Amino acid sequence: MAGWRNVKNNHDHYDATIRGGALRDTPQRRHVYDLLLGNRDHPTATEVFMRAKKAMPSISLATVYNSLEALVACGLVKQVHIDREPTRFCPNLEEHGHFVCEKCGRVFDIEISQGPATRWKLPKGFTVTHHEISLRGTCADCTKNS
Amino acid sequence: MAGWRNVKNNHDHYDATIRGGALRDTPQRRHVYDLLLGNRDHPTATEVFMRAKKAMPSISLATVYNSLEALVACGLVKQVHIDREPTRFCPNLEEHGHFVCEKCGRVFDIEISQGPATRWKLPKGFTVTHHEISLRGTCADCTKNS
DNA sequence: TTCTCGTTTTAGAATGATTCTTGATCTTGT
DNA sequence: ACAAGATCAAGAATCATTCTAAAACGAGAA
Repeated sequence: MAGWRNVKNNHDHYDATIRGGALRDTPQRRHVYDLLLGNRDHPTATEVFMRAKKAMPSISLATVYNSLEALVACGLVKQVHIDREPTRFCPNLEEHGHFVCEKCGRVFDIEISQGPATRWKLPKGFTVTHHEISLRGTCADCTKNS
Repeated sequence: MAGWRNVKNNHDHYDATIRGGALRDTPQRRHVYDLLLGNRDHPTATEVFMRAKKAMPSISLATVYNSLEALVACGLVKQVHIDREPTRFCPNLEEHGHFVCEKCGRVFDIEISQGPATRWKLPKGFTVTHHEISLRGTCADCTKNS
């Protein structure tokens, strides 16, 4: 996948960042982070929980929420919001948008072609700190099979 | 505000559209629609409910939800999603994005400068049916007063 | 007009994601 | 090892939204 540092570097980044945020490196957090890196399909907290239990049966949903919150707080993971659906989590730190296929429900990362400055006509005096772009439609696979 | 047909025309549009969707023109629906047209500050369902009760004290929250759903279904009103905050409602049918001021909480309509085709680098075979763009930052007033 | 039937309204219960609370359990620094 | 603080787990609480069931309503037929 384009724009991705490799897994080893992601783990180094984890070590540095988790401590920079004054957070402990706990097994639960690392497990949650590894799951996100290992399957970059934008899971919800509940989906992360179900996957996490396979290798760590005692983990609780609350801990998954706490771990995800910690990872988001120190910038290792981003939240993805699509309408008011459950929040999804994405370890891709490059600037990008998201595309949801209305047929299969999969979420894809989408490259954004230009910088924020030229993209919108903001009134004078407005400053942007974050943006979120979400598209809906039909993915290539579902277009082909319909 | 730029890009707005006048209120009279919006009401004509209401008459035509509500029937085109095989929906009845009920006092509750018209009242909800009038509120949205009269104060275009992107209220949530609960905010619409509080305003609606002033002129129609017997209206229920469920009816406000139903009315908003009907207006959205026939295309008179659009939903606005900002993160996972409560859904907001917007009668501006022009293509536009939204800007939330993190200081004062107000939501502003934002012009989008280019057509969808050139804006994103979609993989081949992907087709977009809807998009939603939301920005966060500081508005002009709050930048000035800080 | 009156009847009829499908639509709408209403109040309250139910749902579901997320957050909060509380006590138990680890970690780190001394 | 000990104290202080962070984290974990289980369940309760919150809040937007949807669902349910029954009463009220409206447009068209008789």
